[in-house]
Amino acid sequence: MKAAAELGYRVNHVARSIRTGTTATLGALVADLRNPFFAYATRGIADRAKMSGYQVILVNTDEDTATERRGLDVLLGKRMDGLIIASTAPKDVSYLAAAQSSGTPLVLLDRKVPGIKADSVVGDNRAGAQQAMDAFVEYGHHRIAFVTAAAPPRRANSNPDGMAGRLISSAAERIQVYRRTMRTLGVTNDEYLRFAGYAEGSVRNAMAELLRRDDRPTAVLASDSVVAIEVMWAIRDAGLRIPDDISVVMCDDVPWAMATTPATAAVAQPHYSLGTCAVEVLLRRIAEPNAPIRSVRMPTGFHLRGSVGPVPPAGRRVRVVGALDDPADWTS
Amino acid sequence: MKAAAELGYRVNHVARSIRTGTTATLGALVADLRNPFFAYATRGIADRAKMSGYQVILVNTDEDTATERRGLDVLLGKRMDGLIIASTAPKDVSYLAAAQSSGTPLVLLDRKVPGIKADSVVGDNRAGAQQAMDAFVEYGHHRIAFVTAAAPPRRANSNPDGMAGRLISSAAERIQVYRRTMRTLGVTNDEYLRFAGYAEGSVRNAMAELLRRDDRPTAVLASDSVVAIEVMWAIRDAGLRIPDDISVVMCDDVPWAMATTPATAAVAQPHYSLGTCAVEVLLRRIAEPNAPIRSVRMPTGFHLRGSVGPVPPAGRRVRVVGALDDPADWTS
DNA sequence: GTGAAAGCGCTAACAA
DNA sequence: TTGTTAGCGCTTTCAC
Repeated sequence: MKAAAELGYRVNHVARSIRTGTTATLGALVADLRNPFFAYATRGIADRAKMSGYQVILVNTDEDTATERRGLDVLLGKRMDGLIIASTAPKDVSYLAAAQSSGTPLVLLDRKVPGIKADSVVGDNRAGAQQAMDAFVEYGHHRIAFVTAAAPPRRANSNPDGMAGRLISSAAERIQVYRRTMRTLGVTNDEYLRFAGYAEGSVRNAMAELLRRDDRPTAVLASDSVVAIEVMWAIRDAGLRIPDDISVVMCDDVPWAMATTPATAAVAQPHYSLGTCAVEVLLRRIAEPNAPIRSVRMPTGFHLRGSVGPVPPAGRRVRVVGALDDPADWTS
Repeated sequence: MKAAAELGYRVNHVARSIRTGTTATLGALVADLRNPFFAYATRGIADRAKMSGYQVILVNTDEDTATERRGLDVLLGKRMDGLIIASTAPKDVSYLAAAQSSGTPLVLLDRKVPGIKADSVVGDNRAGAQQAMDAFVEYGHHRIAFVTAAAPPRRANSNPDGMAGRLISSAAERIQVYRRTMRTLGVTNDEYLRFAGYAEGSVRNAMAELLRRDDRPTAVLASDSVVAIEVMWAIRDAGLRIPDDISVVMCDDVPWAMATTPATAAVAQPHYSLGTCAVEVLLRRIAEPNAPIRSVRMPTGFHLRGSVGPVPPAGRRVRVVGALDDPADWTS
């Protein structure tokens, strides 16, 4: 024993794993760690996992189904004890079903996948989006834009409400609420709804285009904090002011919301707790593989802040201010 | 073969690992994924690792030496092929040395550790901080504050320039530049230098205190983007405006810098590339364990934006504006 | 070329 | 209680 310590012996956990069939490691597949939502969720996953003696292998999927599929494959090969997936909206979900039937427990995070019967932990996106829309309506807004980085769903036109196409479930829920509210305001043609896609600058361009319209929106809901950055950038570039010219709310409350002047209103998702909860559900599933499926929907909040104001008086035109802030500066 | 495919056979990578002695997995120890700097660096690590067939296990240390030590232990037990560490500034570095002598290659990220001979990949913090300070000076600022979340180093007073105490190297370099520049401006007593610590709200309190002074700073350099948020929050709470009342630069350029009005000037560190480069250095070390030690210092940039302006006219007093933005709102 | 066998470091079952 | 042994799934070696 003492000799072992002197020799710097250290149990080989790999060898233990092969014997016990358990690796004490969980796999986490998320879209992009650079999005604070996933950074916080992943932090929650890692913290809760560590608390129970597990480590976490991280895979970024970049909203790409093929990458997700390959990542899943690798993690199954490495014999993770369980998997947490914020899945893209795959056309063919068979690989998820295959992963499940391979015996590795799997929890869906933030996004449910139609056709996959698995535990899931998501935020209450409908309630959150509704609160944001309600706030806009209370302040008298009618021309409300919704901007998301998601790609437009197939069959969007033929199926205006149920966005069953290939939209991620959390995005679909927000859009559903947005459309329903807009309909009560008499806007039925999605003229302020933008699916910008993930290409660089596409959100900013979409927003800039909206702001050039004569009947430009007086309020905008950004589908996440990354989208909000480009939205607000476009607003500044257009020489408009928040909230005097346009009100802003983003889905997902992040620290920098308090760094802006005025502070930026946000729908608060429990991003961190989503992660910790997903691990708890996963651990329970590992312990009891045959327990009934659990679908957790965590409550969201809404923080009304200075970026939401009353509708500006009609007829106000765009001011162009001298801007030091050259877009070309923003690389790295 | 065909039967294997039908049975859903999948190579057991754990078993392979025990035989080959290689896990195709790297360990990454970083302070906190919620800090965009580490989120981007980790994303870089994961991307570059995947490119060469490696996965990444992530450990958050929260700037705590004991946590870092334990995390390192676990990762060594799991037989990582290599380790990337953004180390805290430990008093006793023996566990890092022990890890090295255990034969697992180790690369230091962002922070060198005195007494540890290992490959390292860091940003040129001196040059970056110098550019920020130069910009302030060009705009005529004299009362320049530096705010960091780091805890004050031991022997700070007795050793004003060489911050060898327990300061993280990247922080020490920035402070060194700050002090040197302040000395050229005739300020030698650190009256605008604040080590706020990591407690919640401590940065904001420190900044608020600075702003209450009669000779309050006309410019402030934030040591990272997380600190900058609290700094700007305090500025807004004090009813001051950027850059009319006070100029702001943060170390680390993050996307939300473009969401503020005006846009926030920043020292751009190659956070993502720091991660990819660390992996490359690590892979090379794995391939050639006895190659000479490599110390990579990556160039930084400086983006001058609207948050930097000329010194405000003397005698201007604090305006208190009504603030919807209740700090109590900011939880989650 | 194809096939059998040894062994990586550990744990669990069994024997003393 | 303490000590011995078989075997997890793979790769590598060695024999055929």
